[in-house]
Amino acid sequence: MHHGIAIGKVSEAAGVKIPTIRYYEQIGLLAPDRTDGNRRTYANEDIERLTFIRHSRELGFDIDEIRTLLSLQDHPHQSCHEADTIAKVRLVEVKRKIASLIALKAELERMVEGCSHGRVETCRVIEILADHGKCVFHDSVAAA
Amino acid sequence: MHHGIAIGKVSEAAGVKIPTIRYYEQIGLLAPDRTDGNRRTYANEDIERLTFIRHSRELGFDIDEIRTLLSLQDHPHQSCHEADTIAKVRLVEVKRKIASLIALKAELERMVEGCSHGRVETCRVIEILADHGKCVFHDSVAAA
DNA sequence: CATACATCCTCTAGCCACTATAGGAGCAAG
DNA sequence: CTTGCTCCTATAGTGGCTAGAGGATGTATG
Repeated sequence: MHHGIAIGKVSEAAGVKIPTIRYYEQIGLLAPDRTDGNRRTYANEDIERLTFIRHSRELGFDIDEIRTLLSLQDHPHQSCHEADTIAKVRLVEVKRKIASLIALKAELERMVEGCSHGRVETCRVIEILADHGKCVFHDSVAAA
Repeated sequence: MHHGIAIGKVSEAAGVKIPTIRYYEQIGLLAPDRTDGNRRTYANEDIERLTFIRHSRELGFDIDEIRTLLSLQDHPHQSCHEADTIAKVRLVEVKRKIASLIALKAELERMVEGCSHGRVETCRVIEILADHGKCVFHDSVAAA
């Protein structure tokens, strides 16, 4: 009876698309059983695992980081120092990215506001893209 | 004499790597001449063009958008309406991305601050990743 | 029991914007 | 003439999936 859960249900429950689940299996994040008819069957823990993965991806962790985080989760008696470090590194990246995007936003606003909606030859958008010196964004980000 | 500029010099001048320049040529953004010995030769306009491309990429425009922007630049008597629109769309994207990253930053800070630096079993980082309900980020971004 | 239809399987190729590697040719200086 | 640098082409790889072909399996109904 207890065949486990089919991939479609798991997909729905965890919010991860079917081909993505198969991809995660392929790269070794998951190892479901099979039925006699060669169909994948999952347990509830697999849904939790996939939710963990999805959540981590949403937070911007890459697959290698997730691999580490999963193996930490699998061995809960270890020190959580490594998980902490991974999160901290990610936090620094995110802060940098925010700073960069804010500069970028300013530049785009300058472009759009400066545009007089005339011809390309006098367009501030094109002008700023062409002339490096007129760009604020480049310097502020190159420095970061 | 006037052989034009070699790819290495162009690369340095425009701040675009050599294989990337060749890639841009392959996808039709650039069309250099060749010497007798089959080497690419560039003019100063090509350096400007590559700088334009690099700058646009730094601002997050994709290749298709850049293709459009370049063709606008090549025909300066057209209306700049399209360039304006492309920049505006990009600006909206950037604003959304900033909002999302700020939520993400808050979540990572909550994870890192909550971590008591003990065992994985009591680690707030792992806990939040595993338990969707404890996450602030997901809702705030799903709503956006 | 047959049939229709949904769901699943594997395998391969494609996406974006590059980047890396192999294996060779051109060219300028000593 | 040889050393060593720059350049050439062509192919494959990167990350994280996504799409499609072509076929097998499972289930609900007639």
